[in-house]
Amino acid sequence: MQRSGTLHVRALPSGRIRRRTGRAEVSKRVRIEDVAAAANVSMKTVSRVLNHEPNVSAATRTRVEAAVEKLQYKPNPSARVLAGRRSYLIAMLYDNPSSNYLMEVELGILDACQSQHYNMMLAPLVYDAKDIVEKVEALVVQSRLDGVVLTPPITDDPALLERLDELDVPFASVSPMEAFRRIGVVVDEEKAVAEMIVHLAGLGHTRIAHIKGHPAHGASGWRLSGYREGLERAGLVFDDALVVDGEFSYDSGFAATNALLALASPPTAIFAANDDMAAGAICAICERGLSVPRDISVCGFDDTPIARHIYPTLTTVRQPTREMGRIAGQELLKAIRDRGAGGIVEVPYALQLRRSTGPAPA
Amino acid sequence: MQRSGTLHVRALPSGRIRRRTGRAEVSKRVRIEDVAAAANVSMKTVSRVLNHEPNVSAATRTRVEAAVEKLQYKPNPSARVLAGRRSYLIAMLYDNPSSNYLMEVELGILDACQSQHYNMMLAPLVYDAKDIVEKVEALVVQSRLDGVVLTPPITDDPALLERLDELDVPFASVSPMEAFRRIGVVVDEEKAVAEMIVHLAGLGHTRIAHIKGHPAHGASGWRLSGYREGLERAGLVFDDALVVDGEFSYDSGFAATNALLALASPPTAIFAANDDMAAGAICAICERGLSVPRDISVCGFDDTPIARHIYPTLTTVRQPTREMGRIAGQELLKAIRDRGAGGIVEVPYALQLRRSTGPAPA
DNA sequence: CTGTTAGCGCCTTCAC
DNA sequence: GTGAAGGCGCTAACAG
Repeated sequence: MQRSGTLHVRALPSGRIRRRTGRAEVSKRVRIEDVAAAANVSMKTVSRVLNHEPNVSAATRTRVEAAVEKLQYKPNPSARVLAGRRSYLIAMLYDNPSSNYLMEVELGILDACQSQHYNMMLAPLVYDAKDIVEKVEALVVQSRLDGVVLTPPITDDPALLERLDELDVPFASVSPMEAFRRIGVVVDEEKAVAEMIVHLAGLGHTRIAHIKGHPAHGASGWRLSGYREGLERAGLVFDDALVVDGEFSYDSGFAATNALLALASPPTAIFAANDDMAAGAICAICERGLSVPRDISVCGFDDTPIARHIYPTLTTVRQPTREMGRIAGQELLKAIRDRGAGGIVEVPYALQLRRSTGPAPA
Repeated sequence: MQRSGTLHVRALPSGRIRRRTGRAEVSKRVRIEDVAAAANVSMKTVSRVLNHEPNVSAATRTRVEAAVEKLQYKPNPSARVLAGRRSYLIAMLYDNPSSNYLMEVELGILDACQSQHYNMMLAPLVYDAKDIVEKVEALVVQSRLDGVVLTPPITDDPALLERLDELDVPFASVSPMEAFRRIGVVVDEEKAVAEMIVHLAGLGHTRIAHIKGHPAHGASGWRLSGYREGLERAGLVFDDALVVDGEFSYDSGFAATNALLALASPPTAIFAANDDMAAGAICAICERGLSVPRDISVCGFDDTPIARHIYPTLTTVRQPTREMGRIAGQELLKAIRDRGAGGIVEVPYALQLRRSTGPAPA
């Protein structure tokens, strides 16, 4: 932590002094002024670089960035907020307080925030609540949010989006439904699922069941469509009896599978709309003394850690959750700086073929 | 080095509010100066009243309070932080970026912050890094942290703790080792494990193996001690061959179990030092065509979500992770307010008996 | 493309 | 007991 040029030794408010090898050193905090001196530019130029503003040549930009890195400089958030007109604060809105999915998205957003020295806060919401629009408005106003990231299913509430527009608060959505796509990230889940179904058909399965996701989530729809499309592409007929309700929870997957196994002619493969339900399915199958994948193949969606940790390891679809959070954050930050900037980014999925799927029984 | 995120709602004073009509209405912000004018005193006197400082006569005090009330004045937190000596910001230091454990602790700390108008940021660290002390110092200085919460294994680095003391930065630890207990929360893990082992012995098991945790974590030591103590209490002999290395990961549990199963006389029960390793153990056992718990019982520690989602569901020890985060936060905030306050709080554990353990085979 | 000059709203020091 | 001046560290608005 040093700078070329004059060394300002200033008393810290708290007067922090540390001793080492008998010598007293003052650990001073680095200010924008120090970075400016180190990079041989004005404070304002440093500020511009920090805020990703235009009108800085590439050369000076890299020079400033180097100085920032070298000095480990971090802007003082209070000073920024006080001097500027922004709060440098965004929030992630969600309604499921503890899933791995959210954690990954959160880390991705944080990642995006880091480079621009933005802060993020978590805003748990109950999606069912009828006053959700008021809740969000209060949050936005009181916390002076510069923008928000929406996660499913909060992405698809028309009234909320409208209010956000009225408040002139930019928002980015993670996996919004088609009708609500403005700024955010999406994955072609339908295509992914279709591919998975075709893969199962290729293994000889002809009776492939589907456990649907929570009806309020757009993803449930896409995954169902992908299932139908996959069947069609594989030349299999769609059978109503093989499609059962679920709600993305382990328990619902367990129950749905029991229903499926009670059928006169049960399926030889099950595609659950997410990994948690697939785990529940595997449990239900095992409890009946059947074996996965010898008797029944099971696959899920999301590639959560559980997919690698259950027995047998789960065939599933990976979506790059953290990356998605990062992109949502980036696009949001763009839009905050410049209303009109930011857009929809599509990221790739990847089939993870593991041990829970295999050839259809003879 | 670290991504930072403020994860708490700050109540900023109300300012510009945009109307839906499209008309922008600016409600001018009340400043301390306005209050001073209204009460016919100086700004400083208002400040004194606001901060409950001495040297204000009762008369002026009530006069100022009246003005504050009348004008609905709310101090600007940014200005306050900028000018003052406290930042109202703490950080949670950790080195494992995505486990459920951390998420829970995080939520608990946030809970504690909420009530005291404190903010929290996340600071991922690489524990192996030799410059961890410098990294933390830079973080503390640059982010003006009022205090930090340490999570394992960062709780047990003597050099770091010493530097934190030198910097006069209070810290609270979650599950620190005995030698480093000053402020924080702990669980009697040793006792919990001993109880679990006695339970297994009660099911008829005599050859009970243990997969150790990561050597850098204090928890590994406690769990090993608990294992020994449990054996002793149950009247079983300790057998070196039944204790194998692990490092808290699924893969290490898998590998360790394969080693155990290759033994001339393999165990009939395995106590893994955490749930991830227990899941790996179950996988290894199943892959050999053996059954849990019929052939071998398995139990873990932590009660992560995976414990309820694998087949068979896992017997494990629950520690109240979120509550622990909350307490660590509370104790830290006490210490920030008053050096010398705050202490070690012990919280209870609970055995979760599920399907992965059963009677020893005949 | 880059720099200069004023504050942002509050707290601190040090006078009175 | 009270007050005046001077920052805290940064960005907005305007210069060049």
